[in-house]
Amino acid sequence: MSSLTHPMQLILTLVKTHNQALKPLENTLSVHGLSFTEWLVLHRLSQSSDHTIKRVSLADSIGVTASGVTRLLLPMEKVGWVERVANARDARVSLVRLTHGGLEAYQQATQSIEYAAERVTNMMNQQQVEQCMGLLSSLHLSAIDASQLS
Amino acid sequence: MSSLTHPMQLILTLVKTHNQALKPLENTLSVHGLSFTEWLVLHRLSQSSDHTIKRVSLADSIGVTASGVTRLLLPMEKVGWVERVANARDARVSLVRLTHGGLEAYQQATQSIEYAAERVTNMMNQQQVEQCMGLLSSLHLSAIDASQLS
DNA sequence: GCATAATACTTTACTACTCAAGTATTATGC
DNA sequence: GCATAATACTTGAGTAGTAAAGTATTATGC
Repeated sequence: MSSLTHPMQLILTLVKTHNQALKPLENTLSVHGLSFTEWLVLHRLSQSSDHTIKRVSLADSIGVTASGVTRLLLPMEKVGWVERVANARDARVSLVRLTHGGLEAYQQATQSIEYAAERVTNMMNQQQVEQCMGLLSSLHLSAIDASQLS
Repeated sequence: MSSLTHPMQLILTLVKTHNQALKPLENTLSVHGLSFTEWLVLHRLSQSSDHTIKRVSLADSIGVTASGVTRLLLPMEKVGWVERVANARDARVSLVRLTHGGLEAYQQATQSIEYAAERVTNMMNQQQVEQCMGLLSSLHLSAIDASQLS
């Protein structure tokens, strides 16, 4: 019926699962006035030393472009979750720092999203969750590898 | 360091893998003048009886809204890959049919995307691919379940 | 030290959607 | 059979990004 190769079937499953799994998490975050990408920003900042990071590094680690970060941070600065910090050594770079308010928003949103993530994985036991993570990681590495060839 | 729950770590891995894995496939398809979503349309049509399907069913099966389908099909009709077919019994519905040209485009693009998918999974053996698919499917089912609660 | 290149952004124009409202048609209850 | 609701779309307005070009600053080769 399908007649697609197994790797291609895996991709289709990956895409469908991604879309389905993300929806409830985004709904949960929207209560906190946060998009998933914004939560990623707060998460990344929360684990940086000094809660501060270069904008390009942030872009890289959350998987958006530099211009994406510019647009993403604008409203977050206005709300006061993050602030702009200049770099004395290099006037080109401007750092982003998580504010106290931003950390609090992150901690509250994280409680909600983790609970939602638990509901979304309710049919899996912990071993399956870890196994799935491992398999996805090796797929992830292959993908990086493959994209460098083309 | 991360201090996130395992389910949440799985979600992060899922998102990252999804984005990384899709890029090479989209690059491959772009050679054929096709986006990934458009390939999904052709794929879905190719496995429908008579190569024909209702627009809402199509929307559902590829994971976009009805209005998304309208916008998606417009250029595909112009290029001649699909055509609009009226339904005699119900004037509300308009069906989409894969044309001969559309089928040819699909078959060629599928050869490329399947090859790309193989490269993207080159670090996994067939057993791992199938296992990963199975785990993602159970995650998928949980997600549907969870979204119905909220 | 000075031209050229590279880096770190920002801005402009675009794409690919979404949601909500609008239109047309068919189904349902009484 | 006629009002009300439901269904199947389409359209208008908005969102979340991208890619390419622009600006400012720093690094590199000679």
